[in-house]
Order: sequence, then C-alpha cells, then structure tokens
Amino acid sequence: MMRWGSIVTTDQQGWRKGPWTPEEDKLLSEYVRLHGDGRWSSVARSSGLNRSGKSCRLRWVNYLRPGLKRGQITPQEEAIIIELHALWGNRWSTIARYLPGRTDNEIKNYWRTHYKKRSSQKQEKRKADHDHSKQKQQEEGRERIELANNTAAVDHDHLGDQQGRQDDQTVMMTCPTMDQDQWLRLLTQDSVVGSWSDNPVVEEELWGDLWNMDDHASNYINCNRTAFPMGGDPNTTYNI
DNA sequence: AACTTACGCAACCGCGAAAAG
DNA sequence: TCTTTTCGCGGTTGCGTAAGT
Repeated sequence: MMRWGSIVTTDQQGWRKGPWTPEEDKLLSEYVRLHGDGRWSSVARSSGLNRSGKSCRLRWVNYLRPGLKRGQITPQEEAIIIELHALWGNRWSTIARYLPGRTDNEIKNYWRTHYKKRSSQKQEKRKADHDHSKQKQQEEGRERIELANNTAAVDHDHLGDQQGRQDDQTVMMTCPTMDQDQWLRLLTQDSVVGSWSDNPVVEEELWGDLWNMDDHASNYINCNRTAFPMGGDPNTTYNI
C-alpha cells in the first residue's frame, strides 16, 4: 500500500522526501548491516541514499530495524502502555523500552488513536452533563497536584533515562510503597496486567481518570480504584 | 453503488540536549 | 568556553483504507 502520497519531493538541501521505496529500504538495510547504525549523517552521505540522516534514522528505527513486531497491540501491551503513560506521560521512547519490538512512534500513534479520542469524547459528554461539578473537581484536582508536586521525589536515573528532558520533574516520580523496579515487574506480570483492562467496572474508573489527566495529573498512579500522588503519603488515598 | 466519516500509520517538522570541533 | 553539528524525541500532518450511511 502506497502511503504518504505518491509524490517524492526534495527539501531545500536536495534530500529526498516522501515514501521510501523497496530499493531504498534495501540500500539502507544493507548499509546498516555492514556499518552499523548511528552516525546517521554519514549514512545519508555514504549509503548512496539521497535521504537526510534524520530520515534514514527514522526509517530504520520505525520500520527496518530487526526484531520489530508487526500487527495489533496485544491487551497486555495495551495495559503496559496505559500504566506507563500514567507514570511518565507522553514519554513514548521511555515507554517503548518496556515493549520490545514496538517503536515509540507506534505507541504514540496507538495512544492518540485509541485514547486521546475517547478521552475527548468522554470529556465532552461529562462537560455537558456535569459542567458545574467538573469545575469543582478540577479545582480540587489542582490542589492535589500541588500537593503531589510538593511531595514527589524526582528520580530520573533509576530507570536509565539519560535524556532528562525539561519537563521531567512533572512525570517521573517514586512510588511510596515500592521502588520502580518492583513496580515495573508488577506491571508486566500477566495477572496484574490483565486485571484492570479485563474488568469493565475498573476499566471505566481507570479510563475516566487517566483520560482526563493532564501532564501534571500524570503524577498520580491508580491502584485498586484509588490513586495516590507518587511520593505522597502511602497511608492516604487521593480520589481523582 | 456512491459518498462520507473515522481510523491507522508512515513520515515530516521543530525543538532541545549531547557531542564534536 | 563558545559555536556548530548531530541525534533523538514528541507533536503533527496527510493519505489510503475500512466502515458506515
């Protein structure tokens, strides 16, 4: 299936843009096989591809790289995405590290398609139905977020995130009752992963909360239908 | 059958961080 | 130390296809 139009153009530097051809894929794969990935600018210059380094990297990472999974996101993967998104927000590359064979782009697309839309639909409905009460909830939510931000402990390096982006302090927190490794082990256990997404009641609660979260509210992790701000008092539950 | 809408996803863009000079 | 280049990330776009009317 031809995508991204059929038109291949060139940018200001003369690099080709648009869909990759099978010949280009073959060239890139062969070049990376011989020389390894990385050094994308030299890949662009030396491989014979008239593509920018950026374009080469993207094509390799998202499409040609060995070990990539094809096909639908499984329920287990979906649950991991949701829960890691609640942990880290839109840090797709970090989330992708816990889903072998899936790319950040794929996860990002999946999230946007499935949850952003449903989130906004729910939000619209809720807005129509409960405009007043929602406003009140938001005010209460802001107070809790302030509490979360005041109590949360930032721990970038624990999960090997070397990037340390500017907004890190708002998303990467420490669970008060277990460390991150414990948490992630728990996440990837089938019994836990299946539990929320398989239960329509819990799912509704969880989605209702997660989909309406903004970046700051991602500081919260939902556990057993309650939520607590990461780093907050483990003996206190916070209903979002 | 024709048309419209929604979905899925490859690819591009802009920005910030890291590395190199 | 400063500047330039490269890399990687998240956000966004736009096209093909499937589903609905």
